[in-house]
Amino acid sequence: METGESRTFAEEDELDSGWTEQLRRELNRPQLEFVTAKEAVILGLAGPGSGKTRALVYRAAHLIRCGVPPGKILLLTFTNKAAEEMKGRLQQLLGSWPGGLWAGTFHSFGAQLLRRHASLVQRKSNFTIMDEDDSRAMLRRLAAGLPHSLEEEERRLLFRRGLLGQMISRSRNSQLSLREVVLDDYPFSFEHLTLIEELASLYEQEKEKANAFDFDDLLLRWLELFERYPEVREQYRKRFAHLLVDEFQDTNIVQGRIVEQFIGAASVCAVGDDAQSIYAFRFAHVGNILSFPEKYPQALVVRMEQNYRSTPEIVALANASIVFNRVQLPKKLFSEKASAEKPVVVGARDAREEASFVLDRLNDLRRSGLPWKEMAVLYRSAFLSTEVEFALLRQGIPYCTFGGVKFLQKSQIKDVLAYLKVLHNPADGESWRRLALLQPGLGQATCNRLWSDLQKSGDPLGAALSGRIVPARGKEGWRSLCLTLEALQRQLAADSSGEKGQNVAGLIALIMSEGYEQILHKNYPDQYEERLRGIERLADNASRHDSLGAFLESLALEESLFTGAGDGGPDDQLTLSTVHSAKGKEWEAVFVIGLNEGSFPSHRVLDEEMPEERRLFYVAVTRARRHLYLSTYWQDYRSWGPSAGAPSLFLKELPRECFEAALAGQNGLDGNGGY
DNA sequence: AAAAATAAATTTTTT
DNA sequence: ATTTATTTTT
Repeated sequence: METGESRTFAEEDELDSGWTEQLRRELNRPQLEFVTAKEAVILGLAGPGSGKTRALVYRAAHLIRCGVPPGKILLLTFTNKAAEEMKGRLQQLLGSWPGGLWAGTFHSFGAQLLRRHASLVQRKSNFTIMDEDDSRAMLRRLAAGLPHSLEEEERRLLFRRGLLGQMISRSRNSQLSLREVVLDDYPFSFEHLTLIEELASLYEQEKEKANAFDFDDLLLRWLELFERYPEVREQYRKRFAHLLVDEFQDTNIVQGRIVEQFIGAASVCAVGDDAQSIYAFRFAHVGNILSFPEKYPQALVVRMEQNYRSTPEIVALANASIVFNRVQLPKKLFSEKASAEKPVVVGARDAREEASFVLDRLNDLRRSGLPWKEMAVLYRSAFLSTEVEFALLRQGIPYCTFGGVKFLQKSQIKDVLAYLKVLHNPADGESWRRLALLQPGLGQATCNRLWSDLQKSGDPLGAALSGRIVPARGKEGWRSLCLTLEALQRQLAADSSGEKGQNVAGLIALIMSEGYEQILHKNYPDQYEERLRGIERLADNASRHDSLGAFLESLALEESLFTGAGDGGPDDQLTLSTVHSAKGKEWEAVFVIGLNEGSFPSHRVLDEEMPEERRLFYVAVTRARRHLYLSTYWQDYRSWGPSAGAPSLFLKELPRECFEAALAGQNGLDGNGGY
């Protein structure tokens, strides 16, 4: 590696030879090639722990060190977690945050872009971002309003668990017609295709009326904007000289096409690993990464196969598992780290015993000097963490959780947000309805009529506050809601004219004092305190934003909710996380719990989805640097009847020499721990 | 039309 | 067990 190439680097960077030195010291050969490559299209293919994110971060830093203005760099990720991670690392590497650089998720960038060009996509720039619940509610309402209703049975089948929303989303994200999607994936609903299509188009209209976009729109309309308005596209192609994309294997077709839009002008550079593709349920399209080299023959493909993270024992276990996936780019992941203990497979009687085993080992590790923040407990589904969480609470061990937090879906949070949303985007009918329903004496029918009156007036907020529109019944409740909104509007206007920016936390306080506190008391007499705490957390989060719009957007895209480390709590915390949310992270010690048939792999996984489930297991085990514990239990008391559990397929598949077996119970436990 | 009572379903994973 | 949908009562 110290041949001709290094001279080239030195020449390029004579201004900053210290940096060149650092690169050569801290990166291996393929990483260095990737970081300094001049090609217009670059693909980094890399296994877990091989430093692909690191390479991407170094590349961004390198560009800046070479004089590229940070404002010309666009760094896109799939999840917020990944974006946070990247930002943190980049800042650390450069010593300070490079002002002007954009790093965030596809969705958040899409939202910004669409706000800027809102009029081109039939919205106003204050559009609301609807989450899945919002769009499901909208669809349900539209379906109910349709004249030719279906038989009860059929309706239930069609709308159960947001099936309709899924169909629409799948069709839009995979760029297939509804007809194709229903035929392929929902054949039982094919006879209702016309109805489905009608609802889908009503849904589009309704979103426009409500001045709202759903998650899919943030990507789709972005692509549409570029395709329909070449001058807009050119503007961004010029503005961003470098596009960097992380976790490319998780992008869907629309995201892939968005990336494509930049090729030819900006230098496009993506990293990913097909073996870590775990977002098929979000329509991730592995083809994006697999066909990349064919599609762009000019692309430089860099492979990074050395694993720097884990011990050879952990890498061996991961490799032994992933080979069961037939269709797979051949990988030769290897580790040159010193040998260490083998991963441990633990059998416990039930979730409780599993938790107590995990806690024992956590405490052991801690006593041996490992800080909490170097340990993590991972699981397939959020609910699997409960026993461990209880145990941590009992012992007073600091921890933070990632993934599966349905904080925003708590009803009191949605209520408070509805006030804010109406204030920010008065066209938001769903929020109006929600607020009205909260009032005593107002039911569904009245609320629907109220909203349609408000909408007709053209100025919903004005009409409500002026007292021109009054329901037949529930006058009291309506009046009190209007008073609250009026107070809020006055406060907001005062804030906006001042210089300190908008005090969003103050608005939330006002919502409470002006009415919601009473409602909360009435609706949840027993849980009042607990629910209040949730709102306090929301207010605390709000105080970090200086405008209502910014706050609502960050919430819709779930940024900044992860206050985990950072301020507030102690900085030495244990991590509890879903495997999905753990991607891209690593810890010295990792516990993967709940490895039972039915939990992981999840019981709702079909046979053809098993490879993805196995990739998920692969992601989980490769998070560990040194200590890896895999645990299972055989008695499962899921609330409705206990069920016998078997160890996960992924444990049974493992060759015996890959791991040590252990039992959790203190006194040896009876029977079937052996496998 | 709203509130209360009863029955039914719910647990992937993320934006 | 808890939340959500549906039915019955007011």
